[in-house]
Amino acid sequence: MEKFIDRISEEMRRAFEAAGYDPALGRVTLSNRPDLCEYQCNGAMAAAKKYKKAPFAIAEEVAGKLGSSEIFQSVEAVMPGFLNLTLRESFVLNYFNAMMQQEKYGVEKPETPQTMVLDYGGPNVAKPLHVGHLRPAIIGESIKRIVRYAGHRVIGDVHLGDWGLPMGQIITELKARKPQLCYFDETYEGEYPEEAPFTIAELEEIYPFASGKCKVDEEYKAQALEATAQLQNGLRGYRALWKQILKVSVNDLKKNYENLDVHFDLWNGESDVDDLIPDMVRKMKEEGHAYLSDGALVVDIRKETDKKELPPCIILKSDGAANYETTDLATIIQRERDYQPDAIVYVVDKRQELHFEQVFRCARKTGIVRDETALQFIGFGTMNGPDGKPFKTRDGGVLRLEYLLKQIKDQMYEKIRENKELPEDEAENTASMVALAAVKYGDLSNQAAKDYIFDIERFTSFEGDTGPYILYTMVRMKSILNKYREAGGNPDEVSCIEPSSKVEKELMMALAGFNAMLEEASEERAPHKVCAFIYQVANDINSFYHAIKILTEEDQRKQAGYIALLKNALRIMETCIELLGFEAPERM
RNA sequence: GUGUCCAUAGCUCAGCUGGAUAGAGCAACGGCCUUCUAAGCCGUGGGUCGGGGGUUCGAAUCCCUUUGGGCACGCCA
Repeated sequence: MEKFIDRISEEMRRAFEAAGYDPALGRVTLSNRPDLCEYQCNGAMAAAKKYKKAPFAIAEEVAGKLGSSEIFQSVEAVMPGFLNLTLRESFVLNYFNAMMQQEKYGVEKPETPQTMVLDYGGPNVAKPLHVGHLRPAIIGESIKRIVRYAGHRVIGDVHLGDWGLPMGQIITELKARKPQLCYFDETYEGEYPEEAPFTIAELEEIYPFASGKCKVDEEYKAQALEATAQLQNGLRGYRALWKQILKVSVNDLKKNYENLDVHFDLWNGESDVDDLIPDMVRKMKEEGHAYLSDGALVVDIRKETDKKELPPCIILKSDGAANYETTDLATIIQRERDYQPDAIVYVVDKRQELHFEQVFRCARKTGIVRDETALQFIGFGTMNGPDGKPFKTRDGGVLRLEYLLKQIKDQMYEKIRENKELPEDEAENTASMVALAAVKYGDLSNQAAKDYIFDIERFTSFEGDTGPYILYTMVRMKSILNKYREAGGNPDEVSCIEPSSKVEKELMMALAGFNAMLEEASEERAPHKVCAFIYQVANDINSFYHAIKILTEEDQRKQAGYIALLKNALRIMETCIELLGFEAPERM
């Protein structure tokens, strides 16, 4: 359905045309002087030069063509040449009703739906999720939901770090600790046990231990490298053991992502593309792209237009092993093969931008990606603590994600208990929901690319522009709707009426911007636009809430209209928070 | 050093792709709970948009320059 602002602009364009000017000048925008008008058009000032006429005169002429408009209640030409616009209530109501009848509230199916592979998450096997994994999970998940809502196919891939030296290190350490395991018996020919020989807790202890030991013990490191090579060469016992590491680890990761309400379609990892590498490398050599430089096999990716000399993309290290670039390139091959996507989008720490620039260029140059496949890097900033430095625990370590979330949830729980008498399990559940909203909204309301300050105090105080504020607004709406039902009313059977107050009209106009907002958020991959929208709506609802007492309204028709507006606003809000990746409780 | 991103109220951030008096939230101050949840609402104070040039009728926004910061810069991911 046509966007609200476009329909208004359309009317204005006709007026410009009727007055003899370029219709393109009729673009209407939201007023930046809400005290003067609701919408504005600045086209007359842009026209002044072109038509060598005073802007005010042009504005007056155009205004004159709109005297009997069904859209504008008033069109006022104002010095130096603004057109100040106020809409007819009937127009606002009609648009709003039409929009609410549509399945996606006015969001249209795209003419050509695209397929997008979204690479986010990027956790490592055998390591717990820590605060550093929070941003990609939250941002990626929200982008996935937004772009999907806009009508595209999105395939979310967690892209595990499950290959390479860390795996060798774990195997080496396991061998040292439990040499009797059948995985280390080279003469063993039977089936390997189904049960893993370690728990996730052990695994999480073993990996940092082994990794630390490698740094100080040369011989140990040699063993780990050897084990890595044997694993990659397919040694049966090691492969079986690695699968156990993967299984235990992925189960735990799934549980943790589940708690964040983050869901991946694919649990692929670096290991999945291992067998694509030899062919890829051979081809790159044959086609003359790859050559040896300082012992490493590289592809030159410089361009004439570069301001800076870019280092080549290293395909194989001088010891012949694959690295990060190699697996990322092979992963592109895999994705092209399996999905022929229109875009592959990476939600990754922005410090990796150069790496991805190299990979993208290399992929283009060597032809492993089709020309029509877009490769996009969405870099997010660092999550800093209140001191502006990277977020750390008091003793300087990395904070596990579970602990962070637990801490916030506990504070939410206290707050809920202060406010409200709720059964124990409901209080627990609500605390989780509000905590998640606090964290996600806190992150998403900032632009992803910027660093941001993660201040637990601020997030848990939840006043103002926060997730809990949004939820609180929704809870109050639900409460009214419930009371209306208890009194025998049915919110599903009432419909909106022409707004008779400023608060109603503003709320409706804000909601009418939903489809335009969503399209923009999807195209720009910008969840913070959804946050800005929903915050505006929440503000309008709260103003409405205070200005109008709905349940005590005696005029039945009016009351029904209020209820309908509230119900519809709630539907939009629920859609929005779903796009952000959280939910609202019934009470809080 | 080179490249790149950033700089907006005391603090944390917006700013719809060039428009009127630059907006929110915290913090400060003043009002509003016998009426739908005060995690709320209404109001006050607080800014030469880092500095300097330029383009334009018009710049926080575009260009140049300068200062201060973050980050990245060949075999770690």
